[in-house]
Amino acid sequence: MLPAPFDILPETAYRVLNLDAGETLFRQGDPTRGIFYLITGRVRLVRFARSGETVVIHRAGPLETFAEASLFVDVYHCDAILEQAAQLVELRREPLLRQFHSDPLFAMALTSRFATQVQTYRRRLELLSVRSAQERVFAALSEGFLTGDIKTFASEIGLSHEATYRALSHLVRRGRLVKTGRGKYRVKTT
Amino acid sequence: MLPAPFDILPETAYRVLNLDAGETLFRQGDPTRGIFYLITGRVRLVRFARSGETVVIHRAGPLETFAEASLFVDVYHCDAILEQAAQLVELRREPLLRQFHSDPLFAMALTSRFATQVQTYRRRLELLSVRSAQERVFAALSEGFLTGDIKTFASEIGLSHEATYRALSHLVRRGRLVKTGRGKYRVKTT
DNA sequence: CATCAGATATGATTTCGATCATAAGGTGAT
DNA sequence: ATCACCTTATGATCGAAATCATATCTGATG
Repeated sequence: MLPAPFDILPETAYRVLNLDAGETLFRQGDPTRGIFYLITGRVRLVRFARSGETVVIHRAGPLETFAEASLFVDVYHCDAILEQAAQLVELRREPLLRQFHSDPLFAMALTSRFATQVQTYRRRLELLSVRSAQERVFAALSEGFLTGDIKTFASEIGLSHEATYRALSHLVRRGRLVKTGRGKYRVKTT
Repeated sequence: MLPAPFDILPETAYRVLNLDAGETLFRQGDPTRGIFYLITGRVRLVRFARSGETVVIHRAGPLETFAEASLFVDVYHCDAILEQAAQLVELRREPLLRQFHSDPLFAMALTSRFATQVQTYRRRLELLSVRSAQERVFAALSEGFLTGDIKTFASEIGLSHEATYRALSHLVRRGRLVKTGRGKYRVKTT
């Protein structure tokens, strides 16, 4: 149910929450309670700039963790608002830090998880620097970004789904991809 | 010289390298020697997809670390090629892991560094999902992305510098920003 | 089995940012 | 002081992706 390395935590280290759309999970300035793992739903992390404007820092989706950095500071630095109703797991700060100090393997695994995420985000940013829709779609496919459906894929690589469908067709027509089924594509191995 | 928490490492834990443009720092499959901190220059991380095509995973610039995830695996998963001549620091794997296990504060600080990076990358990705140049520039400015010159700022937020200059003018004209000097702008605090 | 919602797919139109071009302002080197 | 170079800045044009529209296909549900 929980992704590694959180799956080894004792039951007392977390609790499951069910929240409705519009509810607030935490606010800027609240003492940090822990980090969160989203099972279903969507959470928006928002910061209020001194100009009075709000800036969306991140939108967390299913199977993602968020507010990781809060482990190492004592108050949250943004608001977390439920964009959709969600089921989520609150991984409590104290037990997490205790585990981190007492269990070197857990510490390693947690650090490794963060390092891997950094890598993934860098890949995505690099991907977004590719201007041409066709090249971007091709690169994303080569890197295995297409796991679920095309619309999710499209939004992950910063294209409209229409542009993505078109790029896919073009790439198939030009022989760089093979279509293996409805919404299934693979890079052609020459 | 080195960013925290690497600044507390003994001198034996690292060494400075000077490489020319075009040289290879490491290759996919090489046993991992450590992670790297770039003082000057630029390094391109490239993966070779099974299609034969090369995909740029990341382009590291001055004052950045890269290959962090290699700490936790035994071979590099991409090639590192010098795009420009560079001066860099190789932070050796063994001493780093030893420090991680023997010094809980170091372990925490390293994990914290990664978590903060995750946060930063998420912010940037969220920023790039803003379609309108004006809104993106405004949001980026609100979040303090404009530290150096406008061209750097423009490339960080994925816009041409022309589009960025135009967006800045528009925002000033519309009264959302104030120009505080040549290439200096601030969000208007109403 | 019928119905319905959502994903897949493609066509038509519009819009906005990239690109090309040009110029003024600033800075460092000699 | 002059020159060369880069940043800042803005105008003109073009093209590619967003958007709007429509249709088919698929799976879920009662």
